[in-house]
Amino acid sequence: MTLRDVAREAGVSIKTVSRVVNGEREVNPETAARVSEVLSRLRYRPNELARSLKGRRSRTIGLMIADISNPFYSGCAKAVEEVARERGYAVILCASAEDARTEREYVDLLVQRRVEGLLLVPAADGHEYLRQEQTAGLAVVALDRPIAGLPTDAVIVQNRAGTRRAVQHLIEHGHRRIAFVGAGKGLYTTRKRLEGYREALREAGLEELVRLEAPDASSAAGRMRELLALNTPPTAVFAANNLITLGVLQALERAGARVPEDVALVGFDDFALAAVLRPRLTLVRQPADELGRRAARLLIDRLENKLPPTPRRIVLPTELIIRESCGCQPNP
Amino acid sequence: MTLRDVAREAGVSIKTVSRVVNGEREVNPETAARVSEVLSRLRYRPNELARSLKGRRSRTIGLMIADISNPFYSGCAKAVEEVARERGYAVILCASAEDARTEREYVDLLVQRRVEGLLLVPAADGHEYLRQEQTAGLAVVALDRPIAGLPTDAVIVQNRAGTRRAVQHLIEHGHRRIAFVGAGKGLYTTRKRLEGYREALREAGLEELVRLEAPDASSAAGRMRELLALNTPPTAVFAANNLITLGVLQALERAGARVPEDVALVGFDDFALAAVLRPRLTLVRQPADELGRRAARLLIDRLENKLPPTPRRIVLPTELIIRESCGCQPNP
DNA sequence: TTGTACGCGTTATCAA
DNA sequence: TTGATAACGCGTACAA
Repeated sequence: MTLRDVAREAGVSIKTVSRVVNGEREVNPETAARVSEVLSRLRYRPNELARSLKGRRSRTIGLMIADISNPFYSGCAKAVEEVARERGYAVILCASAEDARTEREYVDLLVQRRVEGLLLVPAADGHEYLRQEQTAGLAVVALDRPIAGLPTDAVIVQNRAGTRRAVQHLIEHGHRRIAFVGAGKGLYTTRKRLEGYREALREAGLEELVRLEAPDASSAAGRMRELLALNTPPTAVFAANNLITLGVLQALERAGARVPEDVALVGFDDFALAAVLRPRLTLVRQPADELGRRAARLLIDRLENKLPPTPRRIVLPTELIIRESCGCQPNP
Repeated sequence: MTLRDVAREAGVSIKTVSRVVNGEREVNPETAARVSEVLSRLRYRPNELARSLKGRRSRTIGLMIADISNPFYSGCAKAVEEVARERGYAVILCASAEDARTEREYVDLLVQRRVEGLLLVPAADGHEYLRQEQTAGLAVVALDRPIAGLPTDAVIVQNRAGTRRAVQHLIEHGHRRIAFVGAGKGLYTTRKRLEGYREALREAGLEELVRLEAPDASSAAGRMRELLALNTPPTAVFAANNLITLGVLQALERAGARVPEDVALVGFDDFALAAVLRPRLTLVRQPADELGRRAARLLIDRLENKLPPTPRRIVLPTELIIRESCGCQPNP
């Protein structure tokens, strides 16, 4: 069903049908009625591909995350999808698995499909190629992490301050030997959280104890085992993301260490079951949904020229959710 | 950068460039080399919109689920995305929130964008409209639930048998009063799981105790509270999905009921933290990733005419993962 | 108020 | 082996 089919059936020109479809004024009510009737009878639906080809607006955006099965990203994705739907945009889902090459291939695919914008959780590094896409007209909004060396809009959270507060809390509990388990220096979020950790330790005159290279739960468990095997193992641990929190937890349990009595634990990124686990986990909450929502709005506003041209950086607050794994009393 | 630009720069015709881009044989190696050089120098990338408009192949599919933040769906989505990427398809992410109208609007959006196929977790009912889309050429594969009244490919799991086995396990533990908490009769999966529950009870000559209307964790908690308030409350509960499992668990805890001593619990749909919770949860595992993978492959094979025309139904096995919440001994 | 003609970027046809 | 030209379905400029 094309405009032509409808036009023939209704005995008018293509353009007249087009006018009716797009609700333009200048059309005789009677003609409009007749055309409308045919339109719905033939179940005409505009070909958005053709529209985009003509008008340079695909009303489609790309969402690039590392792994949709990670609840943090799926929380973002959910919010992105909602905003996009409300505003009439389609979202193409891309998962980079933190791999720069996959990411780049996906960007290619998106550009070829002429998406108008990209919501990107950038994989480790090498985003120079994005600059070209940007100058070629692709709107880019960084999500969760800014893009190194590339000025774009970005929506991130208070990584440093949030972590610092959390580690201070452990110090307030009297811990003097506090470890940090993080994903890897390549990640912006890890670096920032590490900064916060260091600040808190320095303020208290404590020595740092850092283990990186924990990209997933099982390697995090490995790092934790290493820490426990030390001559003077830590009495508290800060886990730099949700996967690491789980890995650390499992390692502690396997080792028979009680939380928080033997080793206290605080982590970054709250998740649904954190309040159901025993002990309840004390975590730094970052608002995944708000992150996704703000980023999507920012991107679409950008696409619709509702924003001044200078890149905007939005930093959302984090909050320390105090439960029990830090050593605080169980809340009745 | 269009074919025309490249053609001009290389001093050949558009069609010749097109041939080179598409790797067609009949082109002089020298010309091809020259064109290739210009192609990469100008960073030409084909406009897939134009291609699709011409060739009727958008290499794009839609994925409609209820809620991407539910780990079951995000597990499916992850696998779908992987398969699609491998095979060169883009995935448009749609979340229906189990709402028939939202679903329908989304299908409209997808059709207008000329997606070739749809991977659908159908919301409650009213899918007659899909028949038209289907005859108009849209390939549809049902995911997790078949589509009532519409013959399509479908990839589902053993809901009935899996539940029956799980309930039998509770019976083997000596329970005589076993409740079922489910989402709603409108859902195929709820109905099938309810069937399995009933079969197991009937075989054992037990009376059923069913609570539905638990679309989310907090309403499931409500249903569980009702059950606990009964004169003779159940000694065991079957929770029909992951959200319900959590709701039930929370209600039990709030009520101070120990699991499994006071009330045993088995649920449908395993999740990452089930083995970390105390007690460890005994659950019917359904392979979300395999579900997504098989469905995506089925759809794409269908699109590429690699399948006989009759709709195919794939039923994946479920597995009872026995941990502790059923009353079995902790595994060291 | 309505219609004609062109162009978006591509592939397909057919002639050179 | 190459190229001119016509589609694909739509919107836009301009006429009628």
